[in-house]
Amino acid sequence: MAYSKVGDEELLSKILQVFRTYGNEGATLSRISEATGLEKASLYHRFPGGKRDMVRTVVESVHEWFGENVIHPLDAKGSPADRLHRVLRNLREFYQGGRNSCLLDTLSLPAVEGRLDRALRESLLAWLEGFARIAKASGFSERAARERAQDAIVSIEGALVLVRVLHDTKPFERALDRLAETLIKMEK
Amino acid sequence: MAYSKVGDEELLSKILQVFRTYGNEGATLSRISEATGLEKASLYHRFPGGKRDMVRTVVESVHEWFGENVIHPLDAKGSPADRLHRVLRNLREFYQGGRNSCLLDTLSLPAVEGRLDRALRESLLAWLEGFARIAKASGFSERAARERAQDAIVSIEGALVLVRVLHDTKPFERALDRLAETLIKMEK
DNA sequence: GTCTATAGCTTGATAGAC
DNA sequence: GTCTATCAAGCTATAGAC
Repeated sequence: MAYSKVGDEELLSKILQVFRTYGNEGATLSRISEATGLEKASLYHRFPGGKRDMVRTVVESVHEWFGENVIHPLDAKGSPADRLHRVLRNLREFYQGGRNSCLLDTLSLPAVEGRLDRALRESLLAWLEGFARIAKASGFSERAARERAQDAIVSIEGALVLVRVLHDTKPFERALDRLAETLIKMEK
Repeated sequence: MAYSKVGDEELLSKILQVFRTYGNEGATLSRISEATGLEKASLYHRFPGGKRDMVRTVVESVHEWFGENVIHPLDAKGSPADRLHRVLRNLREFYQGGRNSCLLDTLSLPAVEGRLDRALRESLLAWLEGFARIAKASGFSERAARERAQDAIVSIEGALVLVRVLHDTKPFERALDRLAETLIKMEK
């Protein structure tokens, strides 16, 4: 194989793409090697802990991305509706209009060895809390806001499954289009 | 290993359980052998086509189960609300209150070799059409009925993902509790 | 910091005894 | 119709050259 170099950020992004596409078991080192252009031994130099190290780093990096591009903007300045719309743009990009699966889905099957469980759960809880805060800020009660946050994420995760099975991104577009209705209290 | 026999139905049900729990890549012959009590060679006697044969049979059998316990009851006698409630009971049992994942989710990652794709898509389309028919029967327009059918299945699939990550079946219970609202047009 | 080469294990699959 | 024993291929992981 030709000698190749790749920056940390680009490397991680390509590995993420393999995990979100194939899931944990399907993300073999061969596929990761092919996607990144690095031989297996080079991957072990970058991630001394091997595959567990890679998946752990990927989950952490997505958690950080969500913090910066979803959770934090939800609490920024502007009307709740404006803040949510900025976040919807980021989510659409992150999931590539529905063509990318969610790690919460593809990495949550129990075959996974390391205690990835806890990290996924914490990421999801942070997302639920972020959505609940903006729903509450728009006028919903504490309880209603929590329910609507759950409904919102359920609709995203479910839509991603339908997109994968149907090979049609419309369910994801529809889910995002309806999120404002779910999370922002409207005037009557 | 001790000599063991197992009926066709029980065998298939145990194999289904492995696939829905671990997904296609995670459902190894070792796990299937352990779950069924049959050695690998015996599994090949029952399923000459090997793992592909097993997963194909599992998907077909679930498709049939859905026909009998979901699609058909939706078109039976009684008010739309009554018909839907019978189906909700069956879905709750099938997904074990949310503890079981859905094959549409766990088998739809692209790592799968055989053309399982088409079968999953057809199953999902039949489900969508069934839900759309009962929504229409309860008074929704053709277009609204199709949208609501999609929302209903999205909420089930999404809730199953949340249950798996949170280790808490409440999202699934909530999703089922809200299905009647989604699919049955209420008096105002 | 990348590569080639390979070790050791698990996978899906098969041969043949009972 | 089940079992034990085994195979080749693919897996994660490592040694060592450059």
